[in-house]
Amino acid sequence: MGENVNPHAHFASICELHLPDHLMPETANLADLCRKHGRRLTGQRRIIADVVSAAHDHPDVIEIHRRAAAIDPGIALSTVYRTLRMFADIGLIETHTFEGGRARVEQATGEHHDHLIDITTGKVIEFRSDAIERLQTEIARRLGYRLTGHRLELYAEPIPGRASPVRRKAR
Amino acid sequence: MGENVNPHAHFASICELHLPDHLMPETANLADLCRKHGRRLTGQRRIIADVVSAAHDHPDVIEIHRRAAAIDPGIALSTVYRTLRMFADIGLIETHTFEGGRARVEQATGEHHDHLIDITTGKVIEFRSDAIERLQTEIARRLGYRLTGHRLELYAEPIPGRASPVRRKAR
DNA sequence: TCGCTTCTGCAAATCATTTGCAATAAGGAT
DNA sequence: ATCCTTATTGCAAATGATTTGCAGAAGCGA
Ligand SMILES: [Mn+2]
Ligand SMILES: [Mn+2]
Ligand SMILES: [Zn+2]
Ligand SMILES: [Zn+2]
Repeated sequence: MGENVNPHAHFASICELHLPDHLMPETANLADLCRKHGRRLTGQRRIIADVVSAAHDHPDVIEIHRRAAAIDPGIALSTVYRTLRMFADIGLIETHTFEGGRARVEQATGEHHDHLIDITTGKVIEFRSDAIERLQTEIARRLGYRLTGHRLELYAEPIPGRASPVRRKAR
Repeated sequence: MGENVNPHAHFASICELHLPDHLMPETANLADLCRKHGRRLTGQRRIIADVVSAAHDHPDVIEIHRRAAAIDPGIALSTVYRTLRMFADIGLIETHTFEGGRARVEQATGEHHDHLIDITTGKVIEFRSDAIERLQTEIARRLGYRLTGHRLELYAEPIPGRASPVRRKAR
């Protein structure tokens, strides 16, 4: 981890994390990718793309609309929905439906990870455990299946005493 | 499969399964439990309870309504919703929201387990892996949290050649 | 059986998300 | 820079799942 000024620094740095710094901020302009996929780069799409790229807190659709509207008050919620769905369709973003509520979004990084949701604050913490990933594939196999996807969400509360959960920096 | 008449036979028998037969069919009358919780045992509740107890396929609310209506055509969908929510509130059943679609229900057994969803048929297969359970607790701990709950769903397709997935019987 | 509540059926209300449509704006071609 | 075709947008209405208000119906302890 080091002098991690990386916007993805919140990505759980323990738990067998395998995201080399130079690979992490897959900041490949969402807007450009959008164009690259033959879609028109409209003003609202550019804004929504920027909002999503800048977000590192898994905002939900309403929140994204709020942030986008702060830049262009004219943007319609339906446009946000349509744009996000389009981004998801071409694989630029991922959407999650944690317990209850609206779908939450994050820019796709290519690197798979799962989430831990702090039930006291709603904060989402990312992590990756190859051990668990392997285990899931193995379980499916034993059941006679080939794993094609999965959903793993941990709901937890901070351990008191433990100064703000692990977000330890440098070393 | 085989002389396995146990309604829970579909519960993955491999994967470190820890559900001794004599403990499995937690067939403690849902209806009775309902009464025990101070609620009135109405005709429709009795029927819904029976439908849920008899189901071993994680039916969704509409399906439960369909089965209940087959017994008493007068049962309203809203009653099914209200009753299921009530059952869930007092811990008699568990509801899951697998990818897309309505909530699916199952009678609570006290024994925790996770699910593998056959993406080709929608069939739900139950399993339990203590290794994964442990790993989840450990990951949360390392992140500074105490695990209070989790959601683990495996989406997979049958491995061709492998005669109908593992549902192998006795020994 | 009586009476007090708790329930139920029905319709309307919510909530999140999608969609029809006319007006508007990309962006490749003049 | 101007056209022109066609994708995209804003708005309102539509969906789909689940909840809720309400008046009448039904539990159940006395
Ligand atoms: Mn994430
Ligand atoms: Mn189950
Ligand atoms: Zn994972
Ligand atoms: Zn589990």
